[in-house]
Amino acid sequence: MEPLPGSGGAARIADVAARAGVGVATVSRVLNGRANVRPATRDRVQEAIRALNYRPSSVARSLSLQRTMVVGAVLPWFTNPSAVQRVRGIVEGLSGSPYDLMVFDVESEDRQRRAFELFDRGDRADGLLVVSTLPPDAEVERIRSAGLPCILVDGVHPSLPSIAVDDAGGGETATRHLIELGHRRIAHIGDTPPEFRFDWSRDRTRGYERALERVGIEVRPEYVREGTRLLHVARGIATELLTLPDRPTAIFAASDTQAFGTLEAARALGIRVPEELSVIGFDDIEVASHVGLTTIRQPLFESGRRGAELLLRALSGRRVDVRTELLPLELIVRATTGPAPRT
Amino acid sequence: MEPLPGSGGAARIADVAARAGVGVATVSRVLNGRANVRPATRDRVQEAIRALNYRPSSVARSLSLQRTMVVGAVLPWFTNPSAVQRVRGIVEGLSGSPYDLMVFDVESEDRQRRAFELFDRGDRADGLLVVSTLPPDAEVERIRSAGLPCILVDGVHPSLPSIAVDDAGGGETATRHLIELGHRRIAHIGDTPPEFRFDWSRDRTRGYERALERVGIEVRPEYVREGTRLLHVARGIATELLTLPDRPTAIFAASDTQAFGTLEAARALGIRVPEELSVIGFDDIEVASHVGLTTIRQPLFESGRRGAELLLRALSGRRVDVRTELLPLELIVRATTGPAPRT
DNA sequence: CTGAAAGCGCTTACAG
DNA sequence: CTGAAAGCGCTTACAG
Repeated sequence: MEPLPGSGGAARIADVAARAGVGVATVSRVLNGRANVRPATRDRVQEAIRALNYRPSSVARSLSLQRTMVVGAVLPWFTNPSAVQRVRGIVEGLSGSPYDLMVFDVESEDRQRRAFELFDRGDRADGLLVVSTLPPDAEVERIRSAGLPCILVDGVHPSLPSIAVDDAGGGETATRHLIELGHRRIAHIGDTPPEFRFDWSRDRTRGYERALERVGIEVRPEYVREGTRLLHVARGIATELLTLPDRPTAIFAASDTQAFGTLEAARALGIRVPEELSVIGFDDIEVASHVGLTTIRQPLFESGRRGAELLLRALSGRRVDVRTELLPLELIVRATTGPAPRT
Repeated sequence: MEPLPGSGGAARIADVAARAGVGVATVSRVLNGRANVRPATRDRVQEAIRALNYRPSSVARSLSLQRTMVVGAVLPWFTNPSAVQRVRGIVEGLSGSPYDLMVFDVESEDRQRRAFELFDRGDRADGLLVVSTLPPDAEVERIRSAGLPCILVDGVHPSLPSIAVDDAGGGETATRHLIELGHRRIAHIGDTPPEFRFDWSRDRTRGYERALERVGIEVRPEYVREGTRLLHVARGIATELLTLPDRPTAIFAASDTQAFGTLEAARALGIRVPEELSVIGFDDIEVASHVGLTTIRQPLFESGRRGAELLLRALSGRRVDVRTELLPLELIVRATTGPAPRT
């Protein structure tokens, strides 16, 4: 009811103690639900807490306890529609635990550096989930020496536990699907990973090449392009591919977003899908099903959930092996792939 | 080169001081780039920092300085495709400032409560951006008494500065567009806001009603539905509307996501857009242009950028008025609206 | 230019 | 059951 002490800031534990006529230790006990406090005392303290609208400083608490009860997630989620699903999985995996999640976006190398500066000492968060990006070796070293549990999701590092998929295998499956439909002129739009990012796309490209080689189809350099994951960039690349003298009858895009760009390019050129052109993506993000896109589904939600699970395991002091856990990929055939046109 | 002291944790300032043969105050001075340190001493300290791979504890720093150099953003971004654009704007607005951004997702009331518990004392973040959600009055009170600068984006509260749009006006513009195309049977799919969320959609509904009333079209209760923002929910509602005996020739959806659900329902029913049905959304999220959706554009990116700008202003101690800054809305006519079918 | 000491707001042995 | 005191790892007057 009465105004807060010193209009300045929030009440501190000492204010509560003073008002309740007890020591700070007792207030702390009440705050933390310890049993050994006389009911009458407890009541008085709680009354003071209410009157002062008191809430303990989590920073002071963190410093004293040497833990924060928050888990940090570092990921490039702006440019990554699949990131949202992954974070959903993380939230799901963390639900029921006492940990809160704070997300830090890393779009540029500079932002990535700052993210790790913030987290790697382990005093902002008790554990770290690094998603779709790869920490520099120096950071990994610091994280380890700080004893900060860290799990990689959608990335691989020799000294960190990780959740990933077999990208090369997925790329191969996608390409084989096209081959089985009778396609021979199959192009590929890869994804340029930024320096600091895990190099998954190149693996998908490797799978593409492998599939072609297996059946003796020559890999034509003019059919293999690469660009950032942005839709309009992919549209530009697809337009080039589709105006080639000997244009491909099928395109494997390294991500659904790029597949959408490819579909737009085809539409703009009046090329019918799948009659004249088959398109397959990778990821199976939410909109893929609405658009009827054939794609390679990777368990995005599950990757986050499982990452959180491993992190909680590590946080509870149990052992987590430094190994890569591979999640299954699945070919989802929808409306954008069909038999190769007869020439 | 040598192993860290006590394999346990990271080096502390005292370890650095010891190794450099100076006091901790001197290390602190070097750390913070103060001028008054003898070059030779500085070098020795820096050498020790490097050798120990030392990084100061930001928690200890925060407690001592009473500020964190981080800005918190609280928003329901999983279910909100427009949230990503807004956060991009925030990041842009913060770039060049010394503040880092941490994002906290609030999908449920429980998560919202925890978010505010984490932030409202002002010791996790120096400032708060609350986006597309409304803090309970008790929280607003605590935030104010903690002296924590807080800006609302896409929400309005009597005692907080805010950035918003004229939702009723936007709803009216959308509906008037349909009226001007000759539509009379115009339905509306509203968005059920969770308890804790800003009630923007109802305003859009109000604008819809106002537009109809202005031209003397009766508001038919069976034409006004409401559901959560999920695409498949909107699809269900649209299916009901489109199978009504006297089905509407136009639908105004309170968000682009719901407009997409409406488009899917129409496609499934074999109803051609825009020949037989006009659809208009709200937001102009990224995919809207790819799909050719007519919509009311609101400056998502700009709302975040401007919110960050106001927050920085407040953080620098300058005055920020408690008022709502309205951002402009714009009708974007694309391919999903057309003249009403002749009956 | 530099160091010893107090203080930021908590928690937790330790001693009553 | 309860309080005085030390400690978490920094910063910053204050005194040399």
